[in-house]
Amino acid sequence: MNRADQDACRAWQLLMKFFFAQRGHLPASGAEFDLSPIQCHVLHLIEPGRPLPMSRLADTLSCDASNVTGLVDRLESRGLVRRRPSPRDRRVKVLHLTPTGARLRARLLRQMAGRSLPLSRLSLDQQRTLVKILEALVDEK
Amino acid sequence: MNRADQDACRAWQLLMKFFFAQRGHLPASGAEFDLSPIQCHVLHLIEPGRPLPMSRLADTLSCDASNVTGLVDRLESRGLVRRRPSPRDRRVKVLHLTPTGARLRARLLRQMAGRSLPLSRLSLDQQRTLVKILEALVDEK
DNA sequence: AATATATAGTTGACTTTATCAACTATATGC
DNA sequence: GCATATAGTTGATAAAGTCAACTATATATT
Repeated sequence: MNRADQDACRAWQLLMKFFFAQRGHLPASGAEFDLSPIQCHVLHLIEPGRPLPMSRLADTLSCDASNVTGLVDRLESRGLVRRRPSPRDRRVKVLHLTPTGARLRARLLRQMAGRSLPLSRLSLDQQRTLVKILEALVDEK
Repeated sequence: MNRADQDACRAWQLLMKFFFAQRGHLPASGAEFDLSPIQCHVLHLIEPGRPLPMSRLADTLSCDASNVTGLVDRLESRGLVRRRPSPRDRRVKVLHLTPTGARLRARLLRQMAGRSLPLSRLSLDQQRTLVKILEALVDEK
């Protein structure tokens, strides 16, 4: 294994660790919101006023479409999210937050950004560098 | 929400995105090894010659001990891992890799390093910075 | 236009992941 | 010795995840 591979390996291992460590912090907020880590993430991905097709969600989560059906079922039954048929393509259903969902999402974000988050260990500089690197990685625009 | 919170939020969102994107690459290898993402991670955490108490595993994964029982059951039934009573404390069971498990782990690491292509988008400098920042995040060392 | 093919989402059967409460066995503190 | 804490298992249960089969729309080809 060459040097670059080692870095890649290491980064992956650290990400996994981060993910699970982060998960450990969620229950503290989760007790309040009663959301699983994945539900948090889904809520996070649906930005207010920016409806998200279910297929895109499956894509982002790298999971089967039928799994998304279940995830959305549970969120919808709690009144956080709603499905709407797309006017452009009637096969597509887009997800949008209900007012309750948007409120919960906002509270959730505040919590996550708050001191329960290990991210606060980083300096502002580091946080910005991290964001830049991750943006390059995820190839967002 | 202030500026620092926004950065933290953004970083978190990107980390989660990256994590799931990365996870999407696993099944490709998983098809070969038939390991779930979590099983991969557990195998990753048990370093050869460095037996791991089950309680520490539960700790690292931030999950209930009974969950670890199941995870280890499945890995053990496939001959990748074995439980051994600790000589110091007879309540404790330490996990160690079987030769098969060690071999699989090595192949897995090679695969993951090869497949985590997005990392190759980064310069070597950026890769190292990322590793450093992630280390600070998970508070290793 | 008619037919073929591809895509979005759901359903049903099934496995894995995860939690909680209750239990066994061992350690540790007084 | 007795109380209390800790490590791990078991059983019940729910959520997360996959796959194959299905419905309904879209799009592409002839």
